[in-house]
Amino acid sequence: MFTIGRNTDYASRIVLHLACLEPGARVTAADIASRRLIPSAFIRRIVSRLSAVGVLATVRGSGGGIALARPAAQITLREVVEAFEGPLSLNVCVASPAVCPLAVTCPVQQAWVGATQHLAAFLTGVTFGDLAREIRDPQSVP
Amino acid sequence: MFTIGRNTDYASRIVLHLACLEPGARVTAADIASRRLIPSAFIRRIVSRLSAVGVLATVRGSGGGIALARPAAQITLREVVEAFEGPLSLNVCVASPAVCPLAVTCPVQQAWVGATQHLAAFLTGVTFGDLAREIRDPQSVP
DNA sequence: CGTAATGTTACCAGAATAGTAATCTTTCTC
DNA sequence: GAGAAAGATTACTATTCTGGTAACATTACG
Repeated sequence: MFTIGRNTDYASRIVLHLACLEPGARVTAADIASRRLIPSAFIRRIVSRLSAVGVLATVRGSGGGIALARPAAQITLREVVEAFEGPLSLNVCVASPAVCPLAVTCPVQQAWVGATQHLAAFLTGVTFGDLAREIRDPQSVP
Repeated sequence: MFTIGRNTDYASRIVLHLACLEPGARVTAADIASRRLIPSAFIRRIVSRLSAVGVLATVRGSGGGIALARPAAQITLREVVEAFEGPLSLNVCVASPAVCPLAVTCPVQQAWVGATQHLAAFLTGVTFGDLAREIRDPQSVP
């Protein structure tokens, strides 16, 4: 079973949480941590990374907090995943074909490239605008 | 970057190698190991697992070796992957929703289920018959 | 029986993962 | 300006996973 890491999972919860609030709403990381069951000492790094990548906008200091850097509809699940997992690549030979001496003419490598592209396309098609809408209006996605 | 493990990669090389031979051909694991650059002390476990799963048929003893248990066209890449990675599940909450207390109504979980299904469908559509044909006749797949 | 082959198990070193903790920096409020 | 609130950064740890090695057991042919 090869899966995304906990970081990525937590990150998507954070973005989803913000996507469900009023546009531009700002809350503290600690608040999200408690509501979304994320270890509070952990969320720091996650938020920091998401802001470095341009998904979140943070404000330091008293009264500060975090908000989406863009409308939720413009944030894709793929972006969040790649912020923590790196560029999508289902096999090492996809990201760096040089590591496999057989790769040049290897049809399995081609298959992995195709699978990676399919997955990437799917994740690009999922925005947090969509996901937030599902919560507000569950029957919209049968 | 979340990728398949080396086991899975090696396994696909083994199956591909056999798929390129005459149907029913039997060769030794050590032979494949040397030709396909797989650590020879490693290939035992891989072959063993592939035969337990019904992809390979092995014959012990002197003069023995390994062969495909079925025609290559009936062996999918998904089968080989799942033999080593377990059931496809891009997030833990896909395989076991119980681990996430939020999962019941979590739209991100739904997204992961969808992504997993897409990937599974793609990998099911890739057979080693196809892959072997690409080697013999490279221009068949532009 | 000896040899050639797979099957199985145990083991190990290094890396990754999940999580904790401490400290630094910024900025608001009083 | 002091203090507190908040994010930023870094270091650390314990556990698990991974890739790989090695040894031994089992099977079967001749």
